[in-house]
Amino acid sequence: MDQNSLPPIQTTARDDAVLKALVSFVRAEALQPGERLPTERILAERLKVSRNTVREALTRWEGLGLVERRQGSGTYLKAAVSHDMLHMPLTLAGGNDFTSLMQTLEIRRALEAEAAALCAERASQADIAEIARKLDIMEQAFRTRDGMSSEEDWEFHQAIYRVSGNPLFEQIIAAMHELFHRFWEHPLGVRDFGHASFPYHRTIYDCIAARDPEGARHEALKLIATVEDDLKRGAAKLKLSSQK
Amino acid sequence: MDQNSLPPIQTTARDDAVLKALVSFVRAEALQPGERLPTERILAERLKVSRNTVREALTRWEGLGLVERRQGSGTYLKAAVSHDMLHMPLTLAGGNDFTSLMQTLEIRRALEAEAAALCAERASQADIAEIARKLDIMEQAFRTRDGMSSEEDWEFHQAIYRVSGNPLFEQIIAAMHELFHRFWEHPLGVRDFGHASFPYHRTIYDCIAARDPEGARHEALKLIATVEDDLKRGAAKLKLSSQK
DNA sequence: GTGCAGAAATTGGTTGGACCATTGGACCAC
DNA sequence: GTGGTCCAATGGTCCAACCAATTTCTGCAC
Repeated sequence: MDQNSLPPIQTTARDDAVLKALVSFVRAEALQPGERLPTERILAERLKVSRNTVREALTRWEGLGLVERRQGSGTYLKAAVSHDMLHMPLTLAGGNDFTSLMQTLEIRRALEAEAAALCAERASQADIAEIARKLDIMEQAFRTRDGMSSEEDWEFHQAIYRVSGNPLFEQIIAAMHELFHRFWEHPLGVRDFGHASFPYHRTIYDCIAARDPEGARHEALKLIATVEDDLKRGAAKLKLSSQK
Repeated sequence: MDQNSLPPIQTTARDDAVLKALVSFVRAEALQPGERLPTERILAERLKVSRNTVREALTRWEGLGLVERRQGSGTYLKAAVSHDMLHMPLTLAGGNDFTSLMQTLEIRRALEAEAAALCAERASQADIAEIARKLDIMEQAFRTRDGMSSEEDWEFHQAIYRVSGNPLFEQIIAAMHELFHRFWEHPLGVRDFGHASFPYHRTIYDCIAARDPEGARHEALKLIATVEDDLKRGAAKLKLSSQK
């Protein structure tokens, strides 16, 4: 007997019902990310529930990053929603030291390599053109400012994740990216951080354009290796300066 | 001019403040997962905020799986909490179940291989002995029941993640694992699911014991490949049966 | 004393109404 | 145009009450 086939019944699930209704609404109105959805008061009235219940439901969506609420302005859709969404909330116990940063890089190394390989396998001509565009923008920003630009660099990588066809890559790496940057603001250490990684962006692209998964994988590994080296150099410098 | 140096200020963040206070409380009381935390009413009174605000905060935590609320009983801690937590809500939208499962496997393939390699690099003699113990238990369970045992199998893998020295592996893969099992309850399809993966557990262990990172990586990839094959077979079977 | 049914207290879930803080547009003086 | 001021809309917070599920207590039968 499989007791899992008898899920507990839900006598009250008002807020879940609200979210289901909201999904239907978004579908019916074909709302795109960025667009505003109805007022809390209107939703409460239309759905015949209290505004508080509507708020609890929206709070859940906000926590999942599906929606953004701006006081005085409204509630805005942040991502596509559907009935068969699977939520997999993952909370990581962060850390702000050198070890934690290295750990995020270990994860990123594994995922970045796989994403690059999958991307090389699955990229269409249009995809390749899009990645090339992002690469050009990044390289130009690098030349004009003579240094890595976090923004354009990140755009380039995101394009690769997207083409990999698996949204999880972008989501997980984005979290690692954020964790990494959260302790990065202060200029602790190496001035030309990321400089060494620059050439590998193009080599990765070349492999993708040539539909060479293994090549892309190896170039991605090299790129992450340069970042790890930078981090180690920064840590060594920091230790040195704190000793004196 | 770097506009990133002017982040938007945050004037009101009541519920965030509530959660911060709650983290401190859990730390101070050394609450373990499973224990009950104070009533909503008590929290509201102590923190000098409305019960509504407390509820919004708890709703957030509930959505992240940090807490479980039982009407009439209380609110219970479900996981460890800390100040520097990073929330990573992963949402797998769109596609059917098969697609989603394959996507989780792509992530797991990348991480599993890296974890196995790192494990082979860093394992101490005691670590290797511990993994061997888990392997024995698993193999025995396999023989007595003539089939893969999810529980013991998972224990074995977790031991590897732990020895890798990076807790992120276990956390992320655990999320994938849970999602995978959520759709697995009903016996839809292949009866000897996971059977093919059995021998690779020992080959992975052998590589780890021999301190052979690249070997461990390749054996781990082979293991995931068998799971992917099983999944594809199951999907094909399902499609076939739904056609008739 | 033991066991059990029913009452009572506890606790999360919901409601409705009120007010505050922020936003964004309309309007106006300069 | 620019810069203010006002105002309506909207999310954020609060309060007080009641509902629904659960737990605990009480008292009676045995």
